[in-house]
Amino acid sequence: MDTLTVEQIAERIWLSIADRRLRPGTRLKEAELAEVFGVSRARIRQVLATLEREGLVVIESNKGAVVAKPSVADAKDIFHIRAAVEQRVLERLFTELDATKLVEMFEHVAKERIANHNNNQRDIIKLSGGFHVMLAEMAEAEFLCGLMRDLVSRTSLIMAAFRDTNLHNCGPDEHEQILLHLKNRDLEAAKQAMVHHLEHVESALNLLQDRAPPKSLREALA
Amino acid sequence: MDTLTVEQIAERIWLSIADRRLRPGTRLKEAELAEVFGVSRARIRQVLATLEREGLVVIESNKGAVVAKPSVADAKDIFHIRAAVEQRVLERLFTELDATKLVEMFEHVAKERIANHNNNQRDIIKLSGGFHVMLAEMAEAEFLCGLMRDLVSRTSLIMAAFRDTNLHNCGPDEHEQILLHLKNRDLEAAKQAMVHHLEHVESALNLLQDRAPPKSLREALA
DNA sequence: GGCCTCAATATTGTTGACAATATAGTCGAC
DNA sequence: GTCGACTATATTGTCAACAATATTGAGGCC
Repeated sequence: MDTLTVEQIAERIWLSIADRRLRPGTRLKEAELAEVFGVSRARIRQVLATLEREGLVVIESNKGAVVAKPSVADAKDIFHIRAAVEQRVLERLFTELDATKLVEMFEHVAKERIANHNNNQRDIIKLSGGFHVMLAEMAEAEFLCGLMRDLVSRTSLIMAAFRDTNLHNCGPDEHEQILLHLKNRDLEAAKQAMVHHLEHVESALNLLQDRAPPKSLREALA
Repeated sequence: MDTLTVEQIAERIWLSIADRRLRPGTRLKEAELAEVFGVSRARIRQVLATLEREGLVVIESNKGAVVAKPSVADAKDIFHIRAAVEQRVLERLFTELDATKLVEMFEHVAKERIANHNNNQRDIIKLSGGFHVMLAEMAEAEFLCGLMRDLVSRTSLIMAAFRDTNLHNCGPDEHEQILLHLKNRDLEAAKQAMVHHLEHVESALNLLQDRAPPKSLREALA
């Protein structure tokens, strides 16, 4: 077996955070991770830096990395900004779209459907996030693409932290709906469907009270 | 002298890119930078990774880092998203504002004014970007804060790439105008002033033709 | 002369050992 | 017994040597 790349390890950790096997606050020791993944500490260091920029972990100097605990305020900000980015992506995509891309996109949704049917949580997470990244990639907008990756990662963390049910109930139907509007060349309808989709995801969260960011024991026990 | 930190070196390089001493496409060799700043290559590597995430450099595997060449499309996307983020920041700031913060903010603008008067390009760049980051910090919204840092960096690069004049003519007046609206507790006016400010900055750019991303010599000489 | 191969060089990527720092536990004074 | 200082341990941070890869230039063949 070849050694794992930074991206592969980052994805594995991302998925573990997203499906709640790594809870917010969990300490991520470099040596431990290095052993688990069979790579050197230097590479783990790169991985942790990557995860930090994606907002999945917080690194404190001389202290190490822990899984981030997003605040409710952050969660709301992220959804707010994400709505703006997704709409911008759709606008760009609208001018870059062709038949080949459309086919590929519908195929992606088909995969989502299969994963949903098999109830494979990891695939569901990977594919439903991947849908949005794919839109950005096909829009051929480099900046939006990178931003979307970050936002999707952060959204995964938020869902892990604030979702009550384990079910990832936002199925592929809403994704397909967006594609159908694009196929019909109706940009406004696509944007509206996207906004609705994001609102649906957000509404599945329990963002009423701020149970997330104790940050310190003092706050947690106040 | 103590050795420079990653942040300090990253800022130095950022400023050099922003005031066009480092042009887009310039190769950044690790050994060279290590010698210039008197630090080990390992630290330079961290710096380059930081700059990459901020969109200032592009790193290709086994090839090294070069100063990024933003495309016109990216530039427009960045301004578009930035407008959304800045407005969100103002909304959050509006609820967190107090007299102390207001004083500090006006003091910042005063520093901008001095830098402008002295025509100190580096200070002008640092302070006028810093104004927007400061707003995000005072809004106490962690996610928006990180995002704003990235957007400010990317905007600096865009201005270096697309601005025709050397003059950083968007003076502190527009910043002050935003603060005055905040002081008057008029959120909508503040947001409008911010949008106007960003449009002003963008309008100083030459985004008509895509002269930016040759990407390869072949394209540049076509 | 044009083109391919191959060696020489320059540059990035990786590793393991070592230093610096923080954490946890222990001992002693009071 | 409680508090504080101190030691031992665990963990992160740094570095310099080495390996892998890409670039450049020279030589030879057609």
